[in-house]
Amino acid sequence: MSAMPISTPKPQDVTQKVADALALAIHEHRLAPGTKLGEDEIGEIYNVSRTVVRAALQSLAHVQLVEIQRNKGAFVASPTPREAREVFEARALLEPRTARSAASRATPHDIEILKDHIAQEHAAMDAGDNGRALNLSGRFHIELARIADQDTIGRFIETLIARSSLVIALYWRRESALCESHAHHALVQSIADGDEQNAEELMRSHLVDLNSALDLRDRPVQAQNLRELLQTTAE
Amino acid sequence: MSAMPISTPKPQDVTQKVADALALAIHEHRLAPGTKLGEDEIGEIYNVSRTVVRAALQSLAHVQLVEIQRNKGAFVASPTPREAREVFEARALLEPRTARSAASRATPHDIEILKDHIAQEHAAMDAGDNGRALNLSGRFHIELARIADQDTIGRFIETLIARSSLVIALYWRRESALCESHAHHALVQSIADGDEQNAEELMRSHLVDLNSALDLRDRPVQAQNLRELLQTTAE
DNA sequence: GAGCTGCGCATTGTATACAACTTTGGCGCA
DNA sequence: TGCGCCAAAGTTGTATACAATGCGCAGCTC
Repeated sequence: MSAMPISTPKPQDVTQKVADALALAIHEHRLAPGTKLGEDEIGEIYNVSRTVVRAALQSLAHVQLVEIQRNKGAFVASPTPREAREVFEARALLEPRTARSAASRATPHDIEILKDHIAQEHAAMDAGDNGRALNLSGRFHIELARIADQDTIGRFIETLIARSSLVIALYWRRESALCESHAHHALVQSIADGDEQNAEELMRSHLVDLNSALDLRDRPVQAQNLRELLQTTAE
Repeated sequence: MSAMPISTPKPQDVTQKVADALALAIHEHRLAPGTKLGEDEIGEIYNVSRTVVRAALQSLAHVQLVEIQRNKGAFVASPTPREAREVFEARALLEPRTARSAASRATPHDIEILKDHIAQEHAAMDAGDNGRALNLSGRFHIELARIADQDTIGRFIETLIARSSLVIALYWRRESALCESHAHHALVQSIADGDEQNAEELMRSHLVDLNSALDLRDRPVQAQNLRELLQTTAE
């Protein structure tokens, strides 16, 4: 609580910081699915040893943000259409309940936080920073789970949001705009009103909208992955 | 592709094997909640280095089977009553849907596997090996998720089953018997019949039964944890 | 005698060194 | 010329060494 003038060199978990940095880069679509994540490379970037990098990568692998192939290395995960569908099915199962619970528990302070999130989303979109906008949009859902005060389900939702970011990177159809902030605004309104039924229903339809903005028939082909595709002969 | 007569010394992931061994010990209640899991100690037991042990422990920490406190070490997780309630809430949300899906997709071979599981459960119970019976009972639910062919939700369920084992270790009331194999048998019957509605409903009531066999008002006190309780003054 | 301070041990966090595997380039042979 | 094998480089898997933090006990002060 007192002054902390300079230099808290490594106050907290370094591994977590590396994992967070990588996760953020993935969420903001700075790292495309399929990208190789070499241990030495990352270690040099963050000035940490491979030990730390490996721990961070394993942590990300557990939430399926990266895929680790033994003796091959870590790659940014590349969800298949099947996985993409499963992710949104799971969200459809969990999040409406969470929205309902949030509506019944949200404090005025929580409402402020949510509104602030939306404002930031708008700002990012206006600035043309789609990556940041997408990340904030996801964090909105995570914030909802926090308000719902369901830690266990909240963690599941966190991983689903993270994977959703990858799904969107791969399968988003350009025709549909990222105009979801309106849906978020309506959600906040119903939550502020304590209208549980409406919140649940809005979340359900919001997820349906998101899902219908995906084109899961397309192949998960990114420019960068061409080479990977060519070696998909074996298994 | 040719013969592989003997000795594939370390064919697969060593870390995973250590993690599995520890998880099994926890599931079978051989390791009580709160038990300290020293890195050197485990490393000696399995003849691996601390590097491997640390990776295994972090893996288990991610599914909340163990809790890692920085600079303190790893301990078998000790779910609070709140966490226990959340775990079963989440299961109630996910598993009925899974049971329904399993009923619609199960092949005759799947039915065989499920019946075999139940037989093993019976055998373990008859042998008085409650730990093994409990573990098998959990794996029954995981097998259901596999049959339902929902990998994403299946992974969530796996972690919930794992934590359920800890919850049961802490909060199971002795009065109620472990007579769930009957419920499992009825479930398999409805799944074999392809009766989705019935399967979903049976799973729902099965989870309610399980939940009502817990006494969440009790403190998470185990003999071994006495010392830990005494140092719970701070926080 | 009670409480506090400082040192020493034990354990964890991080870095580095070594071993095993995968890949790739080139050379030889058909 | 094309196929296949071998070797060397690079990357990951594992073990060990060093640094830092926490814990406990002894001894001192009051």
